[in-house]
Amino acid sequence: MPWLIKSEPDVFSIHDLEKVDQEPWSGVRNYQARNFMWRDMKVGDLALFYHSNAKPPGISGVAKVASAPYPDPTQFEKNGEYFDPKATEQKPRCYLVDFEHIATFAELIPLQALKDDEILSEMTVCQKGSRLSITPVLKKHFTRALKLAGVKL
DNA sequence: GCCAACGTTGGC
DNA sequence: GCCAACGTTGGC
Repeated sequence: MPWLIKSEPDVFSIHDLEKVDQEPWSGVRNYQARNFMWRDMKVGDLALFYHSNAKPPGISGVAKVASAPYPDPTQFEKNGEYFDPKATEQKPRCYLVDFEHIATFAELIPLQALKDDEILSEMTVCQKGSRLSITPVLKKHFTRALKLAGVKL
């Protein structure tokens, strides 16, 4: 199943992903998003990489799920931002997967272009008030986005 | 910087 | 288990 993952480019952009081998997708606090990583993501799944809180926001590239889910180490870091006192090594509360870089679009597809597109405007990320940082994407939307970006995988 | 939308927390 | 208060996200 294809996905859409959001990241603030000031924090971690598609270019940052390009520079690293694999990136653990840590720090996701929303339960629904965690469950997607824990239950539903499979190694090899592709994801649209979305830049949020950017000027302009939009899809900047493609990433791939590069690991099976494993406990998010940041939940055990006592003084870390994502420390969860209720999590134990035996019973972690948060799982994550690694992502690897697949493609960087020559030009970002701005959110406005997604909204203007008959097909892509159905995507969750286009809905008003959509805050979920990981969402499933229909195959037809994924394909359409690649086409708009002029990317062939 | 504003604010609408949404998720989470905690008192009851 | 309800719901008001609060915090966060994220587009504009």
